[in-house]
Amino acid sequence: MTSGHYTPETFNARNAVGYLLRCTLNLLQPRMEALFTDHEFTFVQWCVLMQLRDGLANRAADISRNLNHDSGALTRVVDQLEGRGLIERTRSTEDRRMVELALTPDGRTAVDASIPLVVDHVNRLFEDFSRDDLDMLIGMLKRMIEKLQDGEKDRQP
Amino acid sequence: MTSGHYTPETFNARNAVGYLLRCTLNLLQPRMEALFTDHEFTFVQWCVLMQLRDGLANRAADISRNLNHDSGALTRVVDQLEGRGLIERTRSTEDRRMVELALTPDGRTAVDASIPLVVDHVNRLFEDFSRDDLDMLIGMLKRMIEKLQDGEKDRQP
DNA sequence: GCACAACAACTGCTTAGGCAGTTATATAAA
DNA sequence: TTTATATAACTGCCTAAGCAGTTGTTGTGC
Repeated sequence: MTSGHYTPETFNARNAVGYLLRCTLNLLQPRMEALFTDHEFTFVQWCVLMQLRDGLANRAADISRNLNHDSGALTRVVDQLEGRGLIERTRSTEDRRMVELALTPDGRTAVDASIPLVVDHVNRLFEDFSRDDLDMLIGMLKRMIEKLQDGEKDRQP
Repeated sequence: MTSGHYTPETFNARNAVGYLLRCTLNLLQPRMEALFTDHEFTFVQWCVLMQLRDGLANRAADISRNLNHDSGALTRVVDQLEGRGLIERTRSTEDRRMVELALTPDGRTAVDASIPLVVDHVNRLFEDFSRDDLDMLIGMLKRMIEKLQDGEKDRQP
């Protein structure tokens, strides 16, 4: 038993990070999606488009790992985006298991158009935060993700 | 257009808070649920039990507001927990619209038993964080929740 | 060269979540 | 008192997510 910040006596729903993360995302997600009404993106669809836009991934397997999203579910998200002409699949010639994903011009236009709306919304959300606070929040989320992903490896050796 | 921390030029998937929150929760949630294997709680079920345990709410409407979880879905979560004998419903005599929820002794035992496991897991997750970092993270999540809930009111006047 | 595990993408099935209602009760206004 | 409005809990319906596979492809050890 590691000694640490929480103890069984002091731990409660008010200061539980997982609980607070859930509350935050449950509030934030529908408000994000409300920004995309013109394009009718779900939050997950938007995340996929953003990954392709910013070069974080170009294959479904990488996207599902980055988002920690079920790979079966992601196939269907890609189906939808492809069906709407926003991304395109290309079977890789080097490794025929892989399908390379890319934004179409329409997809690029759509996701680019979402950026100012998102930026404005997030800026209003963080208007009471200092620049340092926001950087620290982003940094801590990244550290948590890294730590959790490291732990994930131990579970499937 | 408010000026703020993000600009359309610098905004990308690597520093998008919503995206990072989603990743974190998608990693954290299944690992939490793995801790509850003995009791077979989902994360949402556990959140409901915690709210009752710590006195944050004793009615379905309050719980769904606190968690920002759909009230219809919550009815079914309560059904499950009641069916397993972990909580009980009592129709309020003061206001007969309301159903008061309470942990049964079994429910209390089950949720209490989860606490040391959760505390240990969260402490390991935050072992590289200083006490100040963790407090700041919790504080910032609470500020985000408050801000988002305030904005929610404006949308349904 | 051949069996084998590892992997990417995908499919079918089951469950949970989100949305639009319905019913019953309470409060406020006319 | 009657009407209108708000709220709590709940229900039915539909879509998305999570899980356990299947198929096809690559690389490794024998």
